[in-house]
Amino acid sequence: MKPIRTRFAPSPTGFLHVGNVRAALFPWLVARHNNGAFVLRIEDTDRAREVEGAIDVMKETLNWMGMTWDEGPDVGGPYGPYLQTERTEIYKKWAQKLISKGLAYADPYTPEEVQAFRDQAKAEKRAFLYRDHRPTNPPAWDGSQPLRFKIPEIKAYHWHDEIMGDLSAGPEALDDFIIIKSDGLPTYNFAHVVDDYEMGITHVIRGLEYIASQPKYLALYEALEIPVPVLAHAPHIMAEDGKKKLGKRDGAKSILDYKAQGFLPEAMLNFLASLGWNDGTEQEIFSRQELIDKFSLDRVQRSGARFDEQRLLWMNGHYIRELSVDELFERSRDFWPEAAASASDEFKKQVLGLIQERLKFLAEIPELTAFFFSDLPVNMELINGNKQLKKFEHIELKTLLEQAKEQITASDFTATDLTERLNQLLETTSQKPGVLFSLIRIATTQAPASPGLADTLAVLGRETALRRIDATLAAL
RNA sequence: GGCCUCAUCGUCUAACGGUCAGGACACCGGGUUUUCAUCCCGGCAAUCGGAGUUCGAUUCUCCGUGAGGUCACCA
Repeated sequence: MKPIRTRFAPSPTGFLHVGNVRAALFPWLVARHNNGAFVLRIEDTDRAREVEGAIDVMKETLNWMGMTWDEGPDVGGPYGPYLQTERTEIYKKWAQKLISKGLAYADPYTPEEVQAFRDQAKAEKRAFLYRDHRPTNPPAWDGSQPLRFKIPEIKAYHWHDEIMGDLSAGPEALDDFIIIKSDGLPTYNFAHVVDDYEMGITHVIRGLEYIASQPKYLALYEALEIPVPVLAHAPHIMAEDGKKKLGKRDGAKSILDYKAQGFLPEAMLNFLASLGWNDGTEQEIFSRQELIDKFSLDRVQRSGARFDEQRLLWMNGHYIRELSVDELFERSRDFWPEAAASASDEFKKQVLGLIQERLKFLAEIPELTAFFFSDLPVNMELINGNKQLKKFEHIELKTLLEQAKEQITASDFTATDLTERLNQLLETTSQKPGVLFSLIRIATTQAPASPGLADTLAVLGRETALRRIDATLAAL
């Protein structure tokens, strides 16, 4: 059996956003699921739109996601080159075949003339078809005019799509289209058909924006006498508000922005895969390997899915909680606040252990951990605004805090000893935890929220805890 | 506008023509010795509308409606 080969073929016009990466994910999963090859091909035939450095950013994105490619620029492979601008001879060869069969001709019109045809059709409320203006005696193609494919037979097409099912289109979908531009470079419409064949691509998996031109491609496959690969068109990811396709213009963020915010690639992978795909069970969390094992195109949704960042957040939190503290520490290296610069790795790991369960993305680390690394100014609002503590006079709170200080001073500062002493204090002061613990917690952290009291004190250490208690005492 | 496609809770989705239409996120309530969070329990919430086929339609057909895609010397 022929090995399965899929490809992701971006044009280097900018960063990769969520929709782009999802477009790469499905072919990648199909390749991995079938032990096939995943090819990265750069479609750089529009030199005007090319963005410097875009290829590197795309590679970085794919690498971060763990979506590795078997062939492509740099890594090479048996079907290179993988940059379309380096394949012009190949396109010329195939174009020549079309010319010799009488199925391609030089376009004698100027762009303005073609536009005039278009405007005229519009004014008459007709659909514009270039083939209505097909020149009877086109000049020989010298490479300076665009080369058009001449649709051999105007007919309806019926074909199968692995995701969308059986599709069809009427003859109106067929029109002569440019295959080689006047700058000598091929158009997408031509180049991808040639390249997919030359590169042995068995499954063309892409976004549904190409469905409308599929009949043209089908006609081209016939004219070129090459087999039609398996076709699969995936619906788009929609912007969070509205129902438009998610795109850069709608403010879609680069995947690397999510990386910078401390989203985990495994969460992003899981999230993107389950946006528009499920395995038919109630499973929500899929590891990379499970995704590879279970993915199939026939379970991909036919309608577009809204990008729901809440769900991404939830999933990312889930994956963060699954990490060991050591792993979490490794991944958190770039996210510490400045004040943590002098803290030891060991201390940071202890802190991470305490905040892990409330972390949704790594960029939250500074705000969640600030009080572990530096003394925050005493904020009486925390006490005065606390619904338990506001009922007390400051003098009462001061007495309570002094009693707490005694116990804390005497503790060996293990979490268990601290817990024991805190519980004793509950009895000796006959106070509710809501009062006593809130008071100590606020005094020692000066934060509106923090991890459990005993654990927090143990990590903070005696010196820091007492220093902060004294500061609050002085303010009461 | 022409052509193509899609349509289940707010969102992502499940459901051989026969289910009390299930799960997850979000939201609301309760519990786990303070707060935030985790975790557990509970709640709210959907088959776009109309015909037809059928003993029976979320599921099949048609018509509406809504939405998306596409009509480039862009991909």
